[in-house]
Amino acid sequence: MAALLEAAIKVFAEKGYDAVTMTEIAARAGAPIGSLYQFFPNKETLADVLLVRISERMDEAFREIEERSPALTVPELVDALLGVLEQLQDERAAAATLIESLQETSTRAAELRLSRRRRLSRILLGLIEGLSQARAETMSLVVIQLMKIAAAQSAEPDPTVRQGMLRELRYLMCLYLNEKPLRTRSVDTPEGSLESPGCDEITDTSKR
Amino acid sequence: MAALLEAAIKVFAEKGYDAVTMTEIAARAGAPIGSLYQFFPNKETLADVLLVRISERMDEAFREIEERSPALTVPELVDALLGVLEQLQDERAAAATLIESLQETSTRAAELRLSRRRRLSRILLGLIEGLSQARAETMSLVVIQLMKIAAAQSAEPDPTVRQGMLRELRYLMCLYLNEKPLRTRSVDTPEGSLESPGCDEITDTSKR
Amino acid sequence: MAALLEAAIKVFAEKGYDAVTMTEIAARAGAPIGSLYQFFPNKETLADVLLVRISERMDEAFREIEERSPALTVPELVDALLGVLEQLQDERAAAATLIESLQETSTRAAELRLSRRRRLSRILLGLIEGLSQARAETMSLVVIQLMKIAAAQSAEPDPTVRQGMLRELRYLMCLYLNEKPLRTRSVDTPEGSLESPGCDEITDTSKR
Amino acid sequence: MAALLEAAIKVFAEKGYDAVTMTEIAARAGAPIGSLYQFFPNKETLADVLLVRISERMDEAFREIEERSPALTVPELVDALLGVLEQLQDERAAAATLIESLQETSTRAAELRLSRRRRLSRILLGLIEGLSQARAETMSLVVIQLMKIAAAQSAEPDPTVRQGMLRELRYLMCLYLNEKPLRTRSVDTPEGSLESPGCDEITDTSKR
DNA sequence: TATGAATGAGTCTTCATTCAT
DNA sequence: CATGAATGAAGACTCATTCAT
Repeated sequence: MAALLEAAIKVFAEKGYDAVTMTEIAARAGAPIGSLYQFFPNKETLADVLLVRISERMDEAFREIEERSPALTVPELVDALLGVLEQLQDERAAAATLIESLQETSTRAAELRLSRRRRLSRILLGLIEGLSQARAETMSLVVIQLMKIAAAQSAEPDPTVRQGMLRELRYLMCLYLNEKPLRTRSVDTPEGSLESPGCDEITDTSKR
Repeated sequence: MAALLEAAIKVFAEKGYDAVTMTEIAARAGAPIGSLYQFFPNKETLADVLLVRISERMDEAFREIEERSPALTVPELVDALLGVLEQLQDERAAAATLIESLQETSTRAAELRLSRRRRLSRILLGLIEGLSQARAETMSLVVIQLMKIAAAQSAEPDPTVRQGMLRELRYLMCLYLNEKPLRTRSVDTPEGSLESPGCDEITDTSKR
Repeated sequence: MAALLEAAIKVFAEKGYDAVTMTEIAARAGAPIGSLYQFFPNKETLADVLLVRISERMDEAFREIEERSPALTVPELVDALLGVLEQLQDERAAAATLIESLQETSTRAAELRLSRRRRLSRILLGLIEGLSQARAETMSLVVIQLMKIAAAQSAEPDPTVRQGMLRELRYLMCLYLNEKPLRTRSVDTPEGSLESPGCDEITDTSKR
Repeated sequence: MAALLEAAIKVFAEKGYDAVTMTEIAARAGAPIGSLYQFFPNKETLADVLLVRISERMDEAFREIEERSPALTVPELVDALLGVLEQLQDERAAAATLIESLQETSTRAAELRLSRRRRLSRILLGLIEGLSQARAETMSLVVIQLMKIAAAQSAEPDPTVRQGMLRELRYLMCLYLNEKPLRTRSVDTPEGSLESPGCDEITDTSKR
């Protein structure tokens, strides 16, 4: 069954929910269709179970970051977050189509999505002094979206563009999560070249 | 035919490319299936024509902003950009699935996508002193992604969350596009409430 | 309307009854579909009218041969018959598909087919002494079939094969229509090479 | 699957390739449409597989005749050949439409068609002394066409005409394949009735 | 319980035919 | 009467799902 889920993630990530047949998923896992239907009564259920599974992995990844977060600088945190979706490329791509194609997702998946957001909120609250609970939650949503944008760059064929985007998004996230980053920055990059600045140059003083 | 295109945009925006049947599109437009095929030889062509049509609208919107851009402050520019996709809600949603599901889009659609990006690059080059061409292009891609995130919020059922996200994204874009915004900001919002700051408060000095 | 019929013959000959659309026929004739339906209420009727038209042409060709037949030698007659379908290539090909695809043809077409056969019977009765009416009719059917085989060779891509087949069929028809052809032949081609013999060598003595 | 193929042969023979629906073939075999597509991915493939299957049967029949051929007199050979297509009535009719409607047939089908022709060539070479290879091949093509004409007579509703045609074609083939048949004939049928002569009367001296 | 062949509802697409202009 | 856009029934084909073995 683990093999079935892994196969499903891969195939959904490659082709999208509708373009994938149940037969193909089973074949990819080296299992007969009958077995697939033994575990998942229909395609929609499979998708939902998959979504839960993926959400669990992501939640776990966020949990680990949350654990390490007290010791992380902003750029380290940003890198950790970007690393999550880089690690879970297929999962992210699969989740994207599934959410797109499933009208309603299970409660469990929604819970996990909320959990992820809460973890990020807590991390942000710990990171930024004086942040209100409400704003932290909103910021979490934004950060998650920025992570998705970054992850989606893996589809970009031109490596120069891809690298540029990733650096830029890293910078943007640092900027977003930093208190007074520009003050720091104006000091660190006074020449004003405005060339895709690295996070570290901007924020290495904001150690926590 | 206009009715067919509008119907197609709506239905694709609602359900996604694969989940929509040609019959449904025709029905939505109040037309028989034959009429749909009179104008578009197949589903893929319909999708591509639609994509071009949508791209043209967006390019036009960007063109207007580009025209007005020399007179705009950063927050005004941000509002203008966010307004584009708010105006073209369905179009944006439809374009999203279509790009996702069409393996290859027509040259025309690619050209328009590039045109849009170029316009935004020019706007940014005019806005930010000393910006290199390359960085402007990367920033354009990021800004476009941020616009998409904002537009996607229309799916958010909770109006409080939706409003919060929009304000936050507006803030993020201002932050991103502003020279020295934080210096200003540290002055304007010293109380450290850190409650979703408005763009204007941050940037009213950056008049151009 | 003549243009429509001619176009129909050509297109049916090229692609076959089912593969041809009414629109295509009209287009080929440079006429609007409406006009096509003005003359022929539906595709089947068109086919039937076409079949009648083709039959009339063939009957006319047979009539001419019948007229000249008293002065013809067997090989001359054979050449005349083979020339008919060579002349009416498209007509023959069209008629073939139409007969194949129409379950029932009109009385008129049947009449003309019968007329053709009767003409050929009369020719044979005049050619072969002592031939009974019944046998002449059977032979006519066979000759017509042989003519069709020869005509169908126009589809043969290899020119060597095509030429060889035509010569052979010409020989076979001569053989079939000749009284004592082999006696003659054994005289004319005593060397027994048995290489595709020409009709004339065999039969030039059977002048009538 | 055998049932599907048999049903397909029957239905194609009756109505022709284009006029037959896949649903109809399945129904005729008492199978659901899905089963038909389980074995044959599309209509064209079905047609081609059918053509190969039919060609194999015919080739087998020719092989048997080739085997027996050294012991056969000309009329016996003619009867054997005519018997083949009489046996494979539906097959022949189906093959006719299929070849007509399929633009390109598989290599296998072409090979079998060639094999059949080669067998017949070998038979003729053994039958007729001094026959060149090239002429034998041309004659084979003609004989095959004559066989088809005979087989097509099964569509003739009038039994008198049908019988007459068959006898006549049998005579024609004997005439064609016989050395000196006419000499014999002029002896055997001096009464000049010229009533559809039997083969045997003509050729009983040509024992091999 | 495991398997994968069998099933048929549902999709895209075509094209003969109609009829408003 | 002439036109050709509009119509929708019908056909090829797919694939989620079932169930006999």
